[in-house]
Amino acid sequence: MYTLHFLSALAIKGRGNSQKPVHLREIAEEYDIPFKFLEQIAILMKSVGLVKGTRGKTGGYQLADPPESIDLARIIRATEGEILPCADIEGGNRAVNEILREIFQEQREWIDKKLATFTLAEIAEKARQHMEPAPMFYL
Amino acid sequence: MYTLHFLSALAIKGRGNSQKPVHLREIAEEYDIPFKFLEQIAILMKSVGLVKGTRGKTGGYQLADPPESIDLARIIRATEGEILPCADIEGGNRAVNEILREIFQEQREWIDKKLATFTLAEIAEKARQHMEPAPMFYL
DNA sequence: ATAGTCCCTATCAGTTTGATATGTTACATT
DNA sequence: AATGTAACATATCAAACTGATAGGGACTAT
Repeated sequence: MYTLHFLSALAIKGRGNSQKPVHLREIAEEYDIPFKFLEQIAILMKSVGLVKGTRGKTGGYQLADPPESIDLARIIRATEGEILPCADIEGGNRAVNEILREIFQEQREWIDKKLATFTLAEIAEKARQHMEPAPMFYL
Repeated sequence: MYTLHFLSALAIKGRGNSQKPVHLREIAEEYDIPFKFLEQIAILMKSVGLVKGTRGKTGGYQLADPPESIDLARIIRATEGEILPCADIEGGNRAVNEILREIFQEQREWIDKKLATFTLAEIAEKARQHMEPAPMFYL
């Protein structure tokens, strides 16, 4: 799943008031992802409304919304659909089917809430701290 | 994923002090699962130690442990491996990789704990209530 | 006009998953 | 001991998904 890396890259690079779109080639190089592959991911992310693209020479991609408002649950839902396998089955025992559906639905909602507590902004923030190590002479 | 249905069937049928193995043919019929397919699932479940089989005329399958001790987390781990996709990527940005690994690890542990609160015994209990509707003249 | 970017579609190889088929091994009953 | 019945094992297949590659079209700042 390169999706998260792509979105993280946009969140990290698109900080502050810059607002300038980021080139895919730039990300592809820094993240060592095949360019043409990354393009697919970008298009997919655009189709689900998580990013927006600008064409032309000064074009590129940027997040469609502020990174604080994009959480893990939303991303994962957009890319993988549901998180737990749906335990629903054609045929199967009716009663068991219903019970499992109930249980899994409840679990999914729980997981969703938990995943929603993490946003792209936090990921970007942590990654920045990681990349720019604190000065040695902090004092 | 028929696995859960299979295990639920064993939990429902193997109640009380019976201890008798359940025939796969019986489950296949009641749950409308292709018999030979169900056999594969049973063998797989045996290989991960969740059920045990008895051969011969009076043979069949039964849970390897009491249903109260078999929880959803254990089952899902045995059948699907990890729940969330591992966000780790060959290449990719080092910092982002590490951050994502941390976050996903934490989330996985959380989900695991949540899933571990549900056992086969509870599923079986609920399914039984569902199958044997309460008498109309309860009063 | 042109270079550089996003955008679209098709294709391919590997993996997984639902599903089928053919057999071999062990046990209980007769 | 022979037989039937069940678990056990292995191979194979088709559809779906995923990582990956390729060829071209559309748009925009310069």
